[in-house]
Amino acid sequence: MTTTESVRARTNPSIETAHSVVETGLDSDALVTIFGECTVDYEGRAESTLGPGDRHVMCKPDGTVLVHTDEGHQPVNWQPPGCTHEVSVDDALVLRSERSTPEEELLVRFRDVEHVAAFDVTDPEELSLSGTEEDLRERVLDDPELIEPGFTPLSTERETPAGAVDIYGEDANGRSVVVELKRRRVGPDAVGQLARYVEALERDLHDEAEVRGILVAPSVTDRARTLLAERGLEFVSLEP
Amino acid sequence: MTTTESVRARTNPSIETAHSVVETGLDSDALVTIFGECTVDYEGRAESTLGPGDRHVMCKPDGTVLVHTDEGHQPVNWQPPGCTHEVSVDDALVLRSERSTPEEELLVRFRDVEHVAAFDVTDPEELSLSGTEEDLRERVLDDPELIEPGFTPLSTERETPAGAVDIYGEDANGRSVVVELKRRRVGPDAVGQLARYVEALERDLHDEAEVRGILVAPSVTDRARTLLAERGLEFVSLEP
DNA sequence: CTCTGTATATCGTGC
DNA sequence: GCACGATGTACAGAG
Repeated sequence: MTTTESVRARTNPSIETAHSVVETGLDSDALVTIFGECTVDYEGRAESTLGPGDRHVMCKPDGTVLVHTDEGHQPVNWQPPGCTHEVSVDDALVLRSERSTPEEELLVRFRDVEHVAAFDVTDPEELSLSGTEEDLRERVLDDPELIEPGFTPLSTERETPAGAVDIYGEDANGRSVVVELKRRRVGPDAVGQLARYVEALERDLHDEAEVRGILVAPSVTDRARTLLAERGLEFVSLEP
Repeated sequence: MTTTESVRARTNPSIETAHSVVETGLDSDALVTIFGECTVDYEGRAESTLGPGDRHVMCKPDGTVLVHTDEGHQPVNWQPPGCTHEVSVDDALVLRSERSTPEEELLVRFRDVEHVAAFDVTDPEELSLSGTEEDLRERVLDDPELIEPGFTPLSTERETPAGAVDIYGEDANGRSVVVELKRRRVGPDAVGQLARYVEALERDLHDEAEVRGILVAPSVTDRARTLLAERGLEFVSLEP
């Protein structure tokens, strides 16, 4: 195995060998993984400590660090993209990752490294995702009758003092309509959002007629339905 | 290397060898990683496809799958805990992960496996985290004067028709107070949340005097400050 | 299961 | 940089 290979890996390496693989990997913008017994300390937006245990640590060339245990989607500790890594050896293999704004530091100490690897990554592809809120918006703009007969979209992302409205338009009677789209079942927060937009737009337009607010989502919770009714807002069921 | 080792790894394995390591690993509740050129297809709450490229795939014994590229904190594709994995070979190494409620499927096809590993994980430790909203609440309960002189907490998680209030109490004049805590700078959503609680509690109490609503956070955005003023709500600055 | 709210949320976009 | 909203958000707690 040479450094020109796209993968450099060692099982049960010495701390020094592990250090070499990690350092070389970080320098060459490889994706580096370390598995072994470690402790983890974090200080920044919050603070945390994690006692000794086996974890899988991934360092990405963009400065991301992820510490994974055997459970859960979420890493037990991490550092976001843009951090600077630093690896050193004392009685353990030490990985330190820092950033500023906000000031944050992650410190991983490996007593024992069971596996280390550096991967050269070539990934030219972008994820193609559908079924998002934007897809839902395009569908409504293609066929405004999905909202109600006579509905006419006038603009998307219309700016109000309360933020940008998903779809702004008019109904069959020429009344202003604010449409808020959600790709999944919504709770009270979405009602609050729609209410803010309607309120802001009524002020903005100095309109005599009230502005209608329509929440478009697959479904709503009971509490959200009550809030909609209280505020005179409407609901249209639409799957993404 | 034998199966009693805590790590089983192969660099540039054949598809068949990779299949063996992955299958054995999944069967023995190991944490399994695969690195190589693959495509990824997802169908469930949304749909996605990802063309060929080098990615790092992790399968956890709890049924989690994570597909990572060389960038970002977030996996490009994933499957949450509780999924069932299935690995097979045709012209590629195929990993399929499924779950129900909601019905979701992830399919990863490796044309070429550059590295595969199975790790036995022993992790007895729990993360100790501080600086959360709960810590902030305990600090306020220990020293209610942090809110204002004369404030007396009466209960936490008090239930209202709009949900549970962080801290419910009385001010020096015996007026009811709703406190909403946030560990970081807040925007309009938090104001809406507090407003809902205040409104619900006023109804609940049939109180003649208005209920005060106090947002406690390190800081607020301009828009949130405006909304607070419009609704007659208050703000107290407090770091977590 | 659903509902609700928190998160070291992350991420993208616009200003 | 900050602000704001979407996310296949994940996750925990309560009902």
